[in-house]
Amino acid sequence: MGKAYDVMAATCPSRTVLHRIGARWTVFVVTALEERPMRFVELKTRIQGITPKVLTETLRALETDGLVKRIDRSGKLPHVEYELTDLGRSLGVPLQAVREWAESHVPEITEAQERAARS
Amino acid sequence: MGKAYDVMAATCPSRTVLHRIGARWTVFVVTALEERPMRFVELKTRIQGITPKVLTETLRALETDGLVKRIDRSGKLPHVEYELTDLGRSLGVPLQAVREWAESHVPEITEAQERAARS
DNA sequence: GATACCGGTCACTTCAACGAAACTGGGGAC
DNA sequence: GTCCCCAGTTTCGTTGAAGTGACCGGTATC
Repeated sequence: MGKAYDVMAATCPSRTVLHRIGARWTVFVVTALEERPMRFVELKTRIQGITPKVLTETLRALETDGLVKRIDRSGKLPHVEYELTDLGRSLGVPLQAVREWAESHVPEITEAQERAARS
Repeated sequence: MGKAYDVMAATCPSRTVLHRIGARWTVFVVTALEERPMRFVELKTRIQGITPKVLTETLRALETDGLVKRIDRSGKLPHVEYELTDLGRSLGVPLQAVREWAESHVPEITEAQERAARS
């Protein structure tokens, strides 16, 4: 009875999701793609500091989770586009909630960290 | 001009937050403490599978971020309580949004993962 | 022919997180 | 005096994510 998923179970599915969005670059990629679909090089230049290897890995991970779709439009020239799926776009909503929480509580957090560092 | 924080900047503060909540055990600890303040051993038995070392680390991290308060009520016997700060309690809100998103989209994600595994 | 662009891959290293197991010290209970 | 409880600490090992830098084939442009 009760809930469909046990929050305290190690197998809780929210774990997977949280781990994915906690990954270093996921948020950047999703945020960039929220704006519009982009090509590999576009993402690479837009997301400052990301290496092609890590970008590939992140995109592949998001792809296997069904959050991003990879569209190969290559003719004679390579041309690959990445876009959010409906699922990916829907993730944007709670993600923004977290982002907003983070932004609005930055002062408190950094203050707490400094207080902890001093003591 | 524009936003106070640049989402694409590597120094974006939301990164810290996302990384923290992406950590393996943070959600469990916060969720448990949302219920009520708890002692070390209570948390350890409640959060199935966590080792004392990792629990300590997680609690210390949450403490330095100002999300959890450690209260030492030791008299002759050791007695330590952990409780959420106001900040920690406010994090519960966006956290629940993510958890709800995760739970309601689990079928789609696992299906996507299986589809990816088969191909 | 030389150079540059696109969309990556490969080999290697570094680092933090996580985990297992044992141990500690100061009580208290029997 | 022997055991257990609380709140951890210590040591060691494993894992996985991330970073570095070089390289790739095909095309196009000069």
